[in-house]
Amino acid sequence: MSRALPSAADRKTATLEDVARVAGVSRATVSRVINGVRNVDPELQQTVRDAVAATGYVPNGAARSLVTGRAGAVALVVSGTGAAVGDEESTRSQVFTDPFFGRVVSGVFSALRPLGVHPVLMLADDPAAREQVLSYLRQGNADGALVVSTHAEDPLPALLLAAGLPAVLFGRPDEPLPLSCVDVANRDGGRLAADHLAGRGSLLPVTIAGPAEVPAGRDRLAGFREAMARRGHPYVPSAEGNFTQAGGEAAMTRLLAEHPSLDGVFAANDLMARGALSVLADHGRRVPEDVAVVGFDDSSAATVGRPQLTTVRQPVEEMAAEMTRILFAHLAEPAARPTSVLFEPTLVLRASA
Amino acid sequence: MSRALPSAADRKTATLEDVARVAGVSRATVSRVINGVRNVDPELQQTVRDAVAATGYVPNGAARSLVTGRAGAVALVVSGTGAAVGDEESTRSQVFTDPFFGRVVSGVFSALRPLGVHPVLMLADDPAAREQVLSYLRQGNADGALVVSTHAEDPLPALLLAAGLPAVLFGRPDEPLPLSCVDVANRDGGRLAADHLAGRGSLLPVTIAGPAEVPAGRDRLAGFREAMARRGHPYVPSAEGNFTQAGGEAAMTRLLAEHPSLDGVFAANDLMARGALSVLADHGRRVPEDVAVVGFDDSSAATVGRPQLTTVRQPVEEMAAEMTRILFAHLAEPAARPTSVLFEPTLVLRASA
DNA sequence: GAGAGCTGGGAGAGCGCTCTCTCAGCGTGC
DNA sequence: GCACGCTGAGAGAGCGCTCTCCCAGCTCTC
Repeated sequence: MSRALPSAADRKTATLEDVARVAGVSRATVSRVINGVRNVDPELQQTVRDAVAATGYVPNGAARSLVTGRAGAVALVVSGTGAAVGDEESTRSQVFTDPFFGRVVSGVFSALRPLGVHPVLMLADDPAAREQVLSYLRQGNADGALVVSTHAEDPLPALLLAAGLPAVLFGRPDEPLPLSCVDVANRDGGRLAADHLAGRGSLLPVTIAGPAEVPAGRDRLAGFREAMARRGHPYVPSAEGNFTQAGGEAAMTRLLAEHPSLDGVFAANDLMARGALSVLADHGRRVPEDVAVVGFDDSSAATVGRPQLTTVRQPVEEMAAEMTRILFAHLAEPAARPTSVLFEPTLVLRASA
Repeated sequence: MSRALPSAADRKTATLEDVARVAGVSRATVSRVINGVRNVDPELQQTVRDAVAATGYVPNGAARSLVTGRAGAVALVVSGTGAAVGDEESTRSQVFTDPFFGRVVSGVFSALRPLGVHPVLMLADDPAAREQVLSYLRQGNADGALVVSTHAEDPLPALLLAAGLPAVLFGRPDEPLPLSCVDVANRDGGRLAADHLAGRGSLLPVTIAGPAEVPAGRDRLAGFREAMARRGHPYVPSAEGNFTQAGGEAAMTRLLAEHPSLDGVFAANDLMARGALSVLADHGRRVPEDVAVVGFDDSSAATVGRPQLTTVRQPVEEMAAEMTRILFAHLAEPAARPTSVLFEPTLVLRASA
């Protein structure tokens, strides 16, 4: 009964073979039961299940992947980081700390959970890392990629496409690519902000734009300007930020210096809006009495601190979930054409405007 | 030359066999070259490398894992979520949005990157999810687990231990477990905050504590009280928060009602400190003139908004990196005893105190 | 100059699983 | 009554890789 040392059979994890032996059937039958293939006698099924329980059998993922050619994992790639933001470490830290990213992860998770699939986090912030991502996918370690590009001119989407690897993008790429993607109607978002600010009677609205290379930033700016023009503001001063709080502060400082009488600010994301708020406070401007501020995203940055931000909400979680669904649809039907889904932004009214 | 349809050889990815054929050597030799095993003639090595390039060969991860028994991946598990925080979805969102978590991911990444390993993100917020995590590891999909418990009484660490699965915890568990972990000296952190507040001459310091079940929260509170007692404040009023901004606001409101003359606040994390700041502003209290506020973590919440928080910094990135290193040390030497590493917190002075 | 020791490389046995192929057994329909 | 289908189950061929053997051809040493 009791031995000094557990035998090999005891210590090694059970295999299909072991279960088959215990159940008195063939490997194939055990496999059928486990994978829920019909045509197995119910009684036998129970025998097999008992044997599985008795042996503590757990199928080996690698062996299964080897034959099915499916990894049961997807890569969640944060791509194109590392513009001019100083040292590597802090850049990386920033990406994951960005509340926007947290919402993406959250949305991906909720779509992945029912499928029993888990996301593998990857960073593609330099050529080497990019190559790593490609290898990873080519090696079959993940079945496809969910790509969140933080910068345009990101070569990854094109590389994935060229390699024939299944991928879906969050945010449409700089130039049209036959790849599936989800995005928010950034232009409409800009309009929403403009209409609100103008509606409040802003006489000198300004904007803190995203980096010029990022399509999302460009579109928000374009939409904002367009709507403002229609509202009688043919020219709207703007300063560019890099989507970080510090960037927002710098931009706000510049705008304030050049246009001391500004009374409305639209920032292309909440983090920059927060930065703007800080600078405005430092200059003794009351928000929203003296200056109204509208952000974009409705990330946690909108509600952390006072005043809470009026902001253009993008449904990031739903977008991320949709992105995941599209990827799996692609996996199931590789020949299908790329899909693009555009979400509508909404204005969330809070204290700042 | 050109055919209507690519042949099987064209479309299927190359295997070791193909490379071997092209190079005119055996599979074994190609494998040796690829895995950098010595004893291969340099000239032959080049031939093989050329063949690899010519065929576009990429080793198949599953096949490799199957024979090596290594997955080349680790699970990054966020465990024990979902206390009383309402619906699932928002809970999940909160976890990933927490800037603290972003720092953990960042630290894990920097330690994993040189190893060419990627983290698989998992959530273990209910029994089913927990079971999924265990299966995942038992199936060999990941070689070990990095566990960030957000709540004590989290059963996952014990389950991992019982299953003999390699794991390292961030934050020591509620009751001692023979598992490796990294943690910050929370008690010392509490002291740091107390000394600073007392040093500034606070007459009625109060504290917003973490949930009683979380060891980290308990220790921060204990350290704070201890040091305050030594400084002549035998009793420090406290209110409990749940580490969220909303929790901090509620706690601050209560404290303010009960102790209107309070002039110093130590919050067990930055998010709660931010909440406190909001409430203080709503009550017309100036920070730091009327009330000094000290946070804990030095997360991005500390610097988003005004005033910037004076806070007790824990080196989360380094801790996460160390956690990762410990896991791999364990993988290399499974028989070794569990290691625990304790990090020292530091006080970061900013505007709020 | 023969046995010992090394080095470079091939053969081939698996790793644990899925899935096709095959076949036995048992109705059915004309 | 016989060809035909249909269901349930086993045999066995891989999936692509690593790694242990094993062997050929050297160089040494006594």
